[in-house]
Amino acid sequence: MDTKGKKILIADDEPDILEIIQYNLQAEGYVVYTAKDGDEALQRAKQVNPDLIILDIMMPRKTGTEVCSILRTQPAFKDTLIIFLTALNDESSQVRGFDTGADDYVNKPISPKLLLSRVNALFRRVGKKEEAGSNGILTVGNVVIDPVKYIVEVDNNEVSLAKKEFELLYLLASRPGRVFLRNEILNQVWGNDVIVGDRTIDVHIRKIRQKLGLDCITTVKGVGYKFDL
Amino acid sequence: MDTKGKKILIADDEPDILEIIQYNLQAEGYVVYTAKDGDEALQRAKQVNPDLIILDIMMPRKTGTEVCSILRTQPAFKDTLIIFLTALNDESSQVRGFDTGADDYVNKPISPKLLLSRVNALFRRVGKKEEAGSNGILTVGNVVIDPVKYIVEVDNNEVSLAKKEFELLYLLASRPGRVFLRNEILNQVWGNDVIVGDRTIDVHIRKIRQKLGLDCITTVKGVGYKFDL
DNA sequence: ATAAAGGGATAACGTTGTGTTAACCTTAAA
DNA sequence: TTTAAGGTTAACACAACGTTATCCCTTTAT
Repeated sequence: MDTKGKKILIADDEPDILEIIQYNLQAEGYVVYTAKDGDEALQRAKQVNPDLIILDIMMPRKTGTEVCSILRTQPAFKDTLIIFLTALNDESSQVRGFDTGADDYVNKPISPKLLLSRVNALFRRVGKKEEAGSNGILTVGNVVIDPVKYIVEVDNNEVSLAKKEFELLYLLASRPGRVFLRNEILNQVWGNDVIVGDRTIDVHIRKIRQKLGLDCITTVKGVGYKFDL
Repeated sequence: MDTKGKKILIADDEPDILEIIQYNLQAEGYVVYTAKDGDEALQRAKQVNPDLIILDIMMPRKTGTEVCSILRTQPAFKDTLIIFLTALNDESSQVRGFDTGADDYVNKPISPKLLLSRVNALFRRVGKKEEAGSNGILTVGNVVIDPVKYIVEVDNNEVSLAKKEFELLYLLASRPGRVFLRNEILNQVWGNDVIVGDRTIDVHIRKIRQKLGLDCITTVKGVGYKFDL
């Protein structure tokens, strides 16, 4: 299955639990966000619009049940998967959890492996929608370049590039490690017939380096540039 | 929710359990079929093509796990909901259950009420998926677009759009995040042959932004527009 | 038929940000 | 050290987009 890139928000007031779950979900390829209380969970949910939210129930500043109720009233989160993960294992709590609109209810303690199974099962059931097939998305390390959405992400932070900058970056990133000659770049990005000055490429390269905030483009003096981490 | 008429097949070798579960599911409006061993479960599944199958694992003449595996290899049952209901509550059994393709794994003993909650939760999750497919209603964040009623809702407030505005918005929202080139927009909304001025799209975009009162349409200079929250 | 209302396109002008260049500075190789 | 190649910066021109008012046309009610 293509679990890559699905966003999961975990809310729990115990840092240890947050860390353990986060580690295991990330190892599986999920992108994980955390919150340490109810209010923060709501806030982060609106920020990142996760595909799945794992909620503790006994949390400060709004219980998981309250968070779930609030989210379910909002159209944006009507279809968001929600799992309760809690020490409350009595029947009435569980039934109430499902009545609130949860998709699963898991008792603590639970092994990370088992939680993963349940998470995967949920995504398997729901997740036929956005299969990444032959779209032109490039993923190099922590950099994601999506030419369809015209978006560049670095460590899950969206970076806004101008047209030429984007095209230039996309060209370089399409073959990481390979050196592109200045002439190649001119032909591919500007076109065979367009004539621009010597410094034009440099300036664009600089802006990309600056905006991405990484040294991902290496200069090969006298030859050209290459994308490399 | 429309639980009525959904078909559930229960397979268990203990007649008492069959009876109790059957009673409770029927009380909720489900149509229930039963099987007392693995082979019978397979046979009845093919007969009635149930929406959900509840499988015991320790059964004569094929275990629940075997039944699940066999069903999942057949296209007809690829999307059939399957719940394991078993006394085997060790971790490895549960993980194996999910690996086999189950949608939930429930330990015996369980109260009928709680089982019902889980069954309902599963149908609720799957039901939405089928709903969304048939009619052309788009739901992106807190924006709901209904092409049948010709209505746009933002935070549950109805917004009235003109025809062209609506078609333009619907096109963009049909693939949130994706950038549509100006030419694509012209072809889709205006038609291949119609020729309109340069500023026409902009003006409609502006009206949409103004009426919706949100910044949900992003301009990608030199490229096009995209719907994004 | 006629008036009223609103949709849709366009022109004219305002605004923004991109792309490019020039001028100067830094670095690395011979 | 020398020097060629690239880095950096700011400034500018212009293309692309935003905004507004206006006109024409279709629709709807009287």
